[in-house]
Amino acid sequence: MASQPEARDAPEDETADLEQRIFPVPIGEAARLSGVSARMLRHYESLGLLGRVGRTDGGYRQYTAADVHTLRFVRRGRDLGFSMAEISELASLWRSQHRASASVKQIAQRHMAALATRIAAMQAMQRSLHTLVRQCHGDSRPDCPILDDLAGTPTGTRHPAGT
Amino acid sequence: MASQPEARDAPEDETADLEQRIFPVPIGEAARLSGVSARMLRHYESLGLLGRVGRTDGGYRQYTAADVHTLRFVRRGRDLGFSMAEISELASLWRSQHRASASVKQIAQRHMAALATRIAAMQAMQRSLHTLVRQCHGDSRPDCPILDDLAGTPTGTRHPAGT
DNA sequence: TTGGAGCTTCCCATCATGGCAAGGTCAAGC
DNA sequence: GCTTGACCTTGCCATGATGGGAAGCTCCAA
Repeated sequence: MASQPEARDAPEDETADLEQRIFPVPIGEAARLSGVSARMLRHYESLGLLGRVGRTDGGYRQYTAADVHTLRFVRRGRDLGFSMAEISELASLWRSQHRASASVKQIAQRHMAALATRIAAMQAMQRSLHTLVRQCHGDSRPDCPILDDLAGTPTGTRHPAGT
Repeated sequence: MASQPEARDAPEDETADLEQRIFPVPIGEAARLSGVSARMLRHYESLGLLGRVGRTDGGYRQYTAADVHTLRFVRRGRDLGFSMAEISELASLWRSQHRASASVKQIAQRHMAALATRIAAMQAMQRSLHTLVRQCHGDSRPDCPILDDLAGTPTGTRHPAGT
């Protein structure tokens, strides 16, 4: 939460004058404008998300306004938890004139179902942990229902002392 | 859900006669008894979770009843979502005579807090997606509020036709 | 003795992301 | 034109828990 190494937080709020800017921009600027780290820009390129990116004579990448727009699309997709594969599909539909919104909706619903499954699994863990934590004294004594559970020792089995 | 490649589902319910079995057992049997795949048994060994595991003259690993007990502990910890690092800590406390249940409880509570954070993040995604999906017609037309959101196009901005 | 099930080690892949290193480029100031 | 420092390049490695596959060795029952 302290430093801001590459470009993690919110994109600079300069959406309005995107078109007026001096495009194309080098990778660092594209990172700042899109909210995606420069490292990830290169990675996305290797995934084929942006087509071929322009280069200067010296080999520096050059991003157009359209590239930055696509990158913001990717960023928003990641924020919603879509996988890169899903984002590729969505970006492809976005660019297609002949898309059906049903295709988009289906991808989103599939993702929502996966999210629901994962959330349910984590909530089940939460419930189990809650029960165990509630039963644990949390003092200096060694007896602990949490360890008993992990060890497969039925909690009721233990006795206060001795056998 | 169809096949059962290594040893994924429930451990064989032979807890009662663990002690009577012909220990030590080779890795496949240990996997079956613990519900941890053989591949993971080797991995856990490389993490130092089991100390040194016995070997036959031919180099085969040999697991004792105590090893299997520890492996079940690890398996249960994973089911509760603990990281391997946390499980190492918990196993260490489990083995310690001088442990304080407060230490165990603290680890569990830390994990619960992390779970809660992750669940909340996923639920936020779920809410956003729900709103978008609800607004999407999901028919053969290209107009789609989901894509509009991803593209950063304010939804109210679009018009039914033309400019 | 032989066959096949089971074991060994080693390397690679996942998924999205970051770290580090060695070296090249750009632009501003002098 | 040259220096300087910020920025860029590629490449390899790491994360965390797990699986896949290959090449080869061991074990045991028939």
